[in-house]
Amino acid sequence: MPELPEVERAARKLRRAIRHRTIDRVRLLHPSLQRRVSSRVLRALRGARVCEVERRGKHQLVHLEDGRVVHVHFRMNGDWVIDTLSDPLPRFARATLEFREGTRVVLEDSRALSTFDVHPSIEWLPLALGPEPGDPGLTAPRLELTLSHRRVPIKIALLDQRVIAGLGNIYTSEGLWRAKIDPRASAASLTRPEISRLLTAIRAVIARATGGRYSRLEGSRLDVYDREGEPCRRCGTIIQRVRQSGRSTYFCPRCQLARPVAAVNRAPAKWRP
DNA sequence: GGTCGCCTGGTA
DNA sequence: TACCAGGCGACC
Repeated sequence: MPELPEVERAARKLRRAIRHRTIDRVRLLHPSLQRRVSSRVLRALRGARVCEVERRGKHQLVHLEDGRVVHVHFRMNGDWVIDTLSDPLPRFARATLEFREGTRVVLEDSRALSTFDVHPSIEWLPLALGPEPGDPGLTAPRLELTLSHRRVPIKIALLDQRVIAGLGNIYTSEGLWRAKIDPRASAASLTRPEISRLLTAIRAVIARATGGRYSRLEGSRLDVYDREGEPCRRCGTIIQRVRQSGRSTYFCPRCQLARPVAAVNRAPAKWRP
């Protein structure tokens, strides 16, 4: 469940469960996770106390009092299940963190694409994230500057966590629909008014998100994502799906007005302004 | 810049 | 049985 609102909700759940608690044991249950952390490093977590749980973009950081950091990224499907040692493990349990007080935190992830790492200190993980949608420092002029040298389609630029941290495939489609911008337009081609609209739209989309797991129920709250073949909620035109960098983008071909396409799909420019 | 691989499950 | 999937890093 991997975009910003979902990760924020998960991080809060984790924080409530483990802040100021002492780790008793951490187990990695899937080979892809076991490959990432040695059993020695894992064992050394025993007795460490959690001082804070922090979210940065879609990353979750568990800060330990001695400075070590447990870094978790859910990728496509991860979520936390908070239970106790006596509960049966969830079907897709990939890791467990057991605490002295009896609480157990389970990393549940059917696709097993989540990552789990332990770092000696926060300096060890340069995450290279841009501002988050809610960051007051993220203004239209600043976003314009960031996008001005990017020739990729705007949809692809928005997925780049260095541009805006926390956006994923669903909310980029939603934001572009709301701002009436063609997802195929070159990022650098967007005008200032378009960028202003886009920023407002992204903030609205994020604010509306519940942080709940993607489902039919959640899907019914979305305006374009996964609505190929259905009528646009603004103009009734049939929503289209295109592939961009191997991922589905949904948009309304009428109200997301066609704009000059990204440079990669266009004849080479003859001059540079 | 785009595509592939990681993994496994749900759905048409 | 095929295809699709909310991410991202490695690779061409």
